[in-house]
Amino acid sequence: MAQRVGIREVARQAGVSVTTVSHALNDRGQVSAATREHVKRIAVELGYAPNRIASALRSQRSRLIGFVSDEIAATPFSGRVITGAQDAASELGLMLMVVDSARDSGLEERQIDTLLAQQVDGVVYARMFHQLADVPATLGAHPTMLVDAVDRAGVQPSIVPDEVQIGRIATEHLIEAGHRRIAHLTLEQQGEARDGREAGFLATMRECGLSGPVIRVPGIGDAVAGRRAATELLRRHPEITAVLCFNDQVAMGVYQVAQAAGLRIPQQLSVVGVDDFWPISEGLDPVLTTVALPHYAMGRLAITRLEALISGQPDASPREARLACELVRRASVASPSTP
Amino acid sequence: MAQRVGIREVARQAGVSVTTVSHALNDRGQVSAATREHVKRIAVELGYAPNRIASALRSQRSRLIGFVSDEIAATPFSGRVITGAQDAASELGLMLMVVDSARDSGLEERQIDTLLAQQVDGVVYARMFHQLADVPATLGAHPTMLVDAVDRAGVQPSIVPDEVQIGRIATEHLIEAGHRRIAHLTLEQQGEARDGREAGFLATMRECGLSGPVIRVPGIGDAVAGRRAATELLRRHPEITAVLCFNDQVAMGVYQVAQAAGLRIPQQLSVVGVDDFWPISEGLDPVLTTVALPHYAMGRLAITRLEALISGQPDASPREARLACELVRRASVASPSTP
DNA sequence: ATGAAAGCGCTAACAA
DNA sequence: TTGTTAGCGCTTTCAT
Repeated sequence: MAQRVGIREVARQAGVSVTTVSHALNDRGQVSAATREHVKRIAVELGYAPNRIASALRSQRSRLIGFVSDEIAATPFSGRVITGAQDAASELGLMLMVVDSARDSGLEERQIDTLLAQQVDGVVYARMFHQLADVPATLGAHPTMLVDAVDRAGVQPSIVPDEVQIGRIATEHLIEAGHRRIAHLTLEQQGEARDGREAGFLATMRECGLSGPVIRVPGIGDAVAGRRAATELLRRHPEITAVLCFNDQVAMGVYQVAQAAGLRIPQQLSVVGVDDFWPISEGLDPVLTTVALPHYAMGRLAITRLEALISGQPDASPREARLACELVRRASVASPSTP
Repeated sequence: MAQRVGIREVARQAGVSVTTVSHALNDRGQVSAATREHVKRIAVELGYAPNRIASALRSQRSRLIGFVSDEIAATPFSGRVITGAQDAASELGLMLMVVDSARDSGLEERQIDTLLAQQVDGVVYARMFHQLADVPATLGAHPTMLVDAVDRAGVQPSIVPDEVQIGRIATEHLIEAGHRRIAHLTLEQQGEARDGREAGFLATMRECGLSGPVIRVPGIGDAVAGRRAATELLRRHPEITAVLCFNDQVAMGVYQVAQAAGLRIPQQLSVVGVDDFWPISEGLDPVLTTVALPHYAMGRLAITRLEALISGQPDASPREARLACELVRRASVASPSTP
């Protein structure tokens, strides 16, 4: 079922030509204020909504943006990126076409081709975990914006969280609370997120004249890793009073081991996570202090910058934009008990 | 940047008319096999991809489906619905336009209007939590399919999980493991999910000649509710050996209270969740036995049925389809220890 | 300030 | 079997 009323009908009812209707409605051309208002009123009365497909075909501007993701769903973290992108898009009169490749790069190429066949004006290329990415060649000269990924070739603009700053603010928070013996629980597997957070931790500790162990465990950043790291920590560094975890899931593992060992959080062990993945950060008891990733902001900025790129405006952000993250103070950090 | 090569170019290179190219590529009309192959080869060589916007305008069929959600992101549960829809769509040569209203029904109406202006062929109207829904009037006569919601007016077709069956299989599993004193931990706030799961629990217990308490707590189904329910359970029904939780987050709360009380799972208390929300179900220790919701299947079926509806084929499913759910056996259920 | 007319790239009657 | 032609609903020169 297509649109009922078209531009011709509006023109007829308003007693003007379709040209005038088009100009009036798009605030273009030379139309007297009176005519403009009149046309707009008629259009509203008739419930006229322009057929976007027709206008896209004619104007060679679909106002469609492709959103290419490797995992929208499998991981719950990404949703806010899409929400941010969607909000910005709707403010700019754009529509998102979201596509999820489930990590299959062959499928991803086909999806991008489909998107291009739909005449999208540009593409957001989003990854779930901060990484160096190879942008598919088929994206070629189309306006593109990477999110949570940096173009290995150094060509396409990108938006990522400031991982080093994450490590810094978390560590600073622990130090300000009075901790001196702090450990960082993280992954063996290197990556932008791991490397940055660890660098932020180490730099901040050093600048405060402190040092603390970094426990690296194999596997992905889940509760299992957290349990493994916490177990090792308790065995090798029982003097530690606070831990900065790679993410909230690792923190969940720490809670489990701490509780089993009779260690009370935060009285005997302060814990900070990263992600602010609420089913966990707000589900843990006590609720978890953590650094929130700027998912929503990244989504918004991606669309804003992409639109600028498409319409040839200058880009206000640096090509590789790093977004600052915020500490969410909850109940898992306290001053260390005096020994 | 639009498509480089158009149908005219293919026609020229193949030495035929655009009509023949169109027919050959779409396997329509009367074209000799030889010509068809020849045209297809040329098209591939030139990397031709039809401009979907032009073909949509002409054929009055955009092959676009609107996906209207109240929360893609805020809750992580929904992603698999979209993935399922996307997979089915791609198999049928359709594209999804996903939109998230963040529970703002005014915004939702505007989003639907935008979708209709984009000439979507149909709309999937998905809710995050199984509910009775009022379908926006603006959807009117457009092909529509509800997901995780049933049309209050009884008009539009829908797809929901079989909540009663969820309660049944979970309870049966506990009974088969040897439990007799089983409680159901759920919400005060009524709703399709709560009511159905509870009904399934009660019916199954009754049919086995058993009865068990239902603990209802205020608030939403999160870990806080789980802690509250578990605390109450321990106080009022210490004889219970197994609990069926409203969802995985409630189960997380039960784990916390059990561990604090020195109750071992599953040796002293068996726990079953609902959702199979993996950061929790696989993050808990021991890993949680739970009933997986058919998110992916619902997404797929929504698109399949919608396409049938759009193209006027008969619908194989009942108007209000209920999808069966599966028990995921992990480590939180054991036989009750003999007293 | 307004309107006539020419397409955007494709599909589908209708002709040949 | 293949080609000619007329649009789909809108935007955009270019006249008036």
